[in-house]
Amino acid sequence: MSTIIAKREIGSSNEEETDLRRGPWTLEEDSLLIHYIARHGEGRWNMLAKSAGLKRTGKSCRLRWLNYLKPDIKRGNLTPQEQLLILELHSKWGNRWSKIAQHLPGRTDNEIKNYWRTRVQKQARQLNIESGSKRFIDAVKFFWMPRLLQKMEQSSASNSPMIMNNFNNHAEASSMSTSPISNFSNNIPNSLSPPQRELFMDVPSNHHFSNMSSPNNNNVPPSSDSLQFSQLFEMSQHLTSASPPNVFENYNVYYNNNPMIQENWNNVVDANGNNNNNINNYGAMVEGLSMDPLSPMGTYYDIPQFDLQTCGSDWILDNNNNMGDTLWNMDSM
DNA sequence: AAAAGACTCAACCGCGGAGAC
DNA sequence: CGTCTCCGCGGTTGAGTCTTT
Repeated sequence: MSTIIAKREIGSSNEEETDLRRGPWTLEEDSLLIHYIARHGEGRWNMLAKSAGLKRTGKSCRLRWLNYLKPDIKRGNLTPQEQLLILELHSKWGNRWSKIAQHLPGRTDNEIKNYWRTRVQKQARQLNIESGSKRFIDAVKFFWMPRLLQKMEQSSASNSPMIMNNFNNHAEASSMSTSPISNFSNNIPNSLSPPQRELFMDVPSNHHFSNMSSPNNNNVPPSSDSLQFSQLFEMSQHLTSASPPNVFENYNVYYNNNPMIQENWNNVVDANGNNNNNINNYGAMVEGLSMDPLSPMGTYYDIPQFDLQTCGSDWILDNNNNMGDTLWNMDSM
């Protein structure tokens, strides 16, 4: 139920007291707004509000239209693809919600903002990670994003085994997949270690597909929800004949001296030196790859070491968490 | 079944930029 | 150049809904 309040029109030259409605919109108000915009178009919101006979501010009308009434608004939960895109774009642009929303057709900045606050930041709070901190960004990049890719894999090939649930099964699993994403996974050279494979999946925003006949072969990001993934697929096709060292033509990956980190990812050891195929120790220096859009290329990006143990399909145990072992619920993303 | 807590998301607020005057 | 007005953005709120106890 909307409340009617007496409100001064702040900043207006016409500063008479005006009855303005606030709160939820009624069907009648929605109808008025829709029909007025159908006849006269959107814009000039203050005038529109008066002309349409709405006792609302222009701002309120604009918000209602853009976030709810506009015909091309998408309804329903964000798909894993959309979530992944949000994570990726947020890593580049931060809280530029409207800019991010431009790349998710049918999704509003408000919806994306709400998703970020209710899902992503909630996870960060539960993990006692400061949102926006380096650790937080690392978590997004190295756990949530791969997990979303896994979900996409599952949804696109429901009968295909999880590709990224267990890195040791990576090659076997991907060989059974048939989707474009799966093909993409197939084409990542098997010689790459699991973290390298994940890094390979991360194409920087300024990556130029100069050798490909991609329609997106320019600096302007495509504005469809297939953004990046079609490019990634094309990139994978392009690289099928590339020898492994060329795969990271834009990145140089250096593994640190941690004796726990071994080249053979099928035989990694845990923090106690025991063989445990369920534990992955990550640690690398990646040249030219940064989550910070302001940091210059060529700087070193220090990927922290994580000591992780998979605990079922949607949970990961972080043994390195300072606050004690923490379960990361990947499914709540 | 009811109360409490958690969660979602539509809507509001304040601010800053742009343009008109 | 200063002021006014509108617009759009990001941050925040709170009512309604869902889940847990």
